[in-house]
Amino acid sequence: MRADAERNRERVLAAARDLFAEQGLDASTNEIARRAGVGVATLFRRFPTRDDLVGAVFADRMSAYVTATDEALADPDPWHGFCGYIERVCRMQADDRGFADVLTLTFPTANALEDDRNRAAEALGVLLDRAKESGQLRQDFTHQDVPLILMANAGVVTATRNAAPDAWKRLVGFLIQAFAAEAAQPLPEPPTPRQMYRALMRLSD
Amino acid sequence: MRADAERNRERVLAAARDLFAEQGLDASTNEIARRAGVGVATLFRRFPTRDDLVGAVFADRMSAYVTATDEALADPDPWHGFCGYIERVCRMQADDRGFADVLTLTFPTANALEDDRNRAAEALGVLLDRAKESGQLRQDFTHQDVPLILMANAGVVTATRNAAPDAWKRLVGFLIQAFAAEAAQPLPEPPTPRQMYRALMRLSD
DNA sequence: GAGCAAGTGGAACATCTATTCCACATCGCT
DNA sequence: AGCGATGTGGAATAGATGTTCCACTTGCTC
Repeated sequence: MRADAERNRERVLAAARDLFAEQGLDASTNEIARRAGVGVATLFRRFPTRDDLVGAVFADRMSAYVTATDEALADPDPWHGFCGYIERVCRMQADDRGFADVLTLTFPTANALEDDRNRAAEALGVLLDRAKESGQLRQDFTHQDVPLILMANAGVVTATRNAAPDAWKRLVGFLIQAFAAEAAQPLPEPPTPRQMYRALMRLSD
Repeated sequence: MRADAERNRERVLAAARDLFAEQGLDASTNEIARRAGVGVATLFRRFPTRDDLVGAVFADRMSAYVTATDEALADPDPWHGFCGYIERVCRMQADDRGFADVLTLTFPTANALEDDRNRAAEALGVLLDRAKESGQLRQDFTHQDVPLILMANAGVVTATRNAAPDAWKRLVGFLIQAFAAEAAQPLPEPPTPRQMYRALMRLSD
């Protein structure tokens, strides 16, 4: 790849990163190209589809997301690790509107991100089991509750990011107290893994 | 108003109600007109701005929202009344995607709805005070937490309505357990009323 | 049943997208 | 320095959208 081409590629990525963070995943390609100081054609040759661009932009953030589970597992206190994980992931959504979209919407993201997502899911299982065994996380908490939290947090973050940027912390505060084993009362059934997968894909049934 | 005009007005309202419920507030006007079996001009003469249409469509649902606080107040058990209120309102969001938008977004709704919203806010204050006095609702629960719940629920409902239509019940289950006085641990500060107002208006600061 | 105000449909306009195309410019190897 | 592959910008296409316009139709009054 020619040096100038590589330079432009980076400029597009930087502009897309900024715009996705500000406006969410539906920032327009023309605007991204304009902000990057390149023509739209340049953008489209490097990233033939929107997914390619989204994938490239969020690749590092996605690996930070995966790393978050690892760091949570490194915490000697299972409950503290679990709470820290939830807070950290929700903060990532609050800090980047585009990333909030990526995390709650599988479909428009590049396949490259799928591997990361799956690895994170695996580590998460261990994190939850450990926190339950320690007796601090309620037994009926399931894997599917995590994307549920992310969807709820995304709703708050989307609505409040300008006017009340810390509002999400309050929601997360409430939720974490609800996840404590001592507070546990019977709950409605969680969605099935298949339902949650399809919800993330925005499919029916 | 001519009889046929009145008939068409009703048809537009019915079509808009259906489409808003299915697709949210951003259903297209052309599609609404098509579904109503009238020309777009007919729609625009009756409802010159989008707000007028939205206001007319959700007027009755909005009064049901106001009525919900009254019914909650009629419940002899303050805590049961409070929980019933939260569930009922979240269910209204789950049943009508457009209404979920209306409740968490002040701006695009007609001014006619503002009065209802304010009346509901007043009754809600009484409901919360009563539940706190009974010792069942945590003391640090504030007025602003209600729209926060609605925003979170809107996030879940939007993502899961097709694939896991009952997922919101699980979120609400968690939240209600967090609202119980006995579970109360210190929490981050709630947004201020002004912040929440501005968040609903999607303004900055 | 005649006349006209009121109402109508759909084409047209203005804007916004994502994406494609191509005449021209530039890079970097020789 | 020269030349071809590589890369470029921005105009153009194609498809949305909300909204306006206007020639035609209809309901209602007299």
